[in-house]
Amino acid sequence: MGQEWARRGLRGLLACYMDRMVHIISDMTRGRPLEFDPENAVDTAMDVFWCKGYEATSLSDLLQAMDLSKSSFYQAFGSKPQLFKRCLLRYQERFTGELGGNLKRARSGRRFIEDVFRFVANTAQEPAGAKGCLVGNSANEFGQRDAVFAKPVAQGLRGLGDLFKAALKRAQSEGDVAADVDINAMASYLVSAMTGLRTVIKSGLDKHTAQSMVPLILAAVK
Amino acid sequence: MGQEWARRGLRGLLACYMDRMVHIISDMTRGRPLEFDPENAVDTAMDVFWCKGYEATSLSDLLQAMDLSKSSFYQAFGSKPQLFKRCLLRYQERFTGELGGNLKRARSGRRFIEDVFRFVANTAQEPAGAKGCLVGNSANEFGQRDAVFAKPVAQGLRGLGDLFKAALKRAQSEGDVAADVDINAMASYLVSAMTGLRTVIKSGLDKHTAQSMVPLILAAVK
DNA sequence: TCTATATTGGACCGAACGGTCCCGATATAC
DNA sequence: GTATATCGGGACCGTTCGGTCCAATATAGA
Repeated sequence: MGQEWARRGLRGLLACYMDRMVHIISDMTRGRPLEFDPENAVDTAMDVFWCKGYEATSLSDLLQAMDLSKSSFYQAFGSKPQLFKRCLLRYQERFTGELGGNLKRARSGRRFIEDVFRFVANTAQEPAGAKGCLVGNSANEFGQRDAVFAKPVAQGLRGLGDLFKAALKRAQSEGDVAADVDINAMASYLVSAMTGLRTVIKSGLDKHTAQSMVPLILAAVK
Repeated sequence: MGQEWARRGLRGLLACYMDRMVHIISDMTRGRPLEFDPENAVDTAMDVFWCKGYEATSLSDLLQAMDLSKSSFYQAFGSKPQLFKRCLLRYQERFTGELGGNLKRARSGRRFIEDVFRFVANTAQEPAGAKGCLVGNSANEFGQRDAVFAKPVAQGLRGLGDLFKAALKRAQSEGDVAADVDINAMASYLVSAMTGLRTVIKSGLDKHTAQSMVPLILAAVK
């Protein structure tokens, strides 16, 4: 953004934000109000991307699910990739927020980790399980191929890793994890185990087997 | 196939195979010979699907990579989904074959499992790692959504699981794995761990971390 | 050399893609 | 009442999609 400033000056810089400013100010002044709740619409779109993946989701899929006309869609969200990026960020902030709360309330760091895996294992052979994880799905769909989406995806994985890291540190202080273990490596391991678990569940693993995998996954956490 | 027989009679049944028969026989008699090696072409296509996924791979991507005209493509392979299915099966038979050989030659069942994970961890930050696993990628792309591909994908996962199961049984007989462990659950765990590892590597995990994850994954195998 | 057969490149197909634009109708704030 | 903004709807854009078809060509056997 600094280079923008240098190249275009204050006037140019402000121009970059013109659309957004107009939008915000107009909301406060006059005009017909939106008939839909944008946040709600993003949630709906997120769910569609979550179930079908980015490429396989067509514009008409989105319009139908969000119950929007094409014009309203483009007016409100710009484009399909922009909306997807927004969905990714929303997904991440929501789930890291929720899990962060869980960690705070958990009886112990170790127990938090157990509960997360147990919860996911219980989604086997249920609708929630068939969706997988939006970040994991996207990581698989794009790899490092698409530069635009690679960043938010990597950020999502990192967010989960940081959460596990915090839980492991707490577990360490609580004596459930040895003091000399490599927390970073173990957090990465848990992220990997989680994405693996969600993948096999997504492709139809039965619930009993999924549940019996949890203690094996946790065998490394000690 | 039995119902085909009943409904259409011998003549009808044979008609089902007419295309294939004509094709095979004509190969042995006369006509202009193929200018490309079909097996080779399938390998090339497999690589494209492997790198980009099914949906993101367009027909022209395939034609360009395989160096084929559209007519030759459809003449030889029928359609895009048919070719993909063929690639999936080929991938599976090749890799289960290769890994099966490795297992036979391995010093021990446990050692075989270690080597497989170490090998995959070493693909981090290398081209081979960025591709992931064709079966795993497909599992993620389709879930149970697409009935046509769900079967070969599930078969691929099962193939890997069977391999791990064989290795675990051998490890059991060699005293590296306790006699009372649930081999099925542990094999599923290893499949899950493998797909997870390949996913995080695919999305850019550094090699050092990947390697340090291997002992954690193997902590459960005992 | 002639004939039967297969492969070849390229023209062509309808459909769907993401996206833009304009419309008349409508709802709000001043 | 007027200015402003969103609304649904539809026409339209160029591109790409997967897929079909055909005339030209290359080959093997008679």
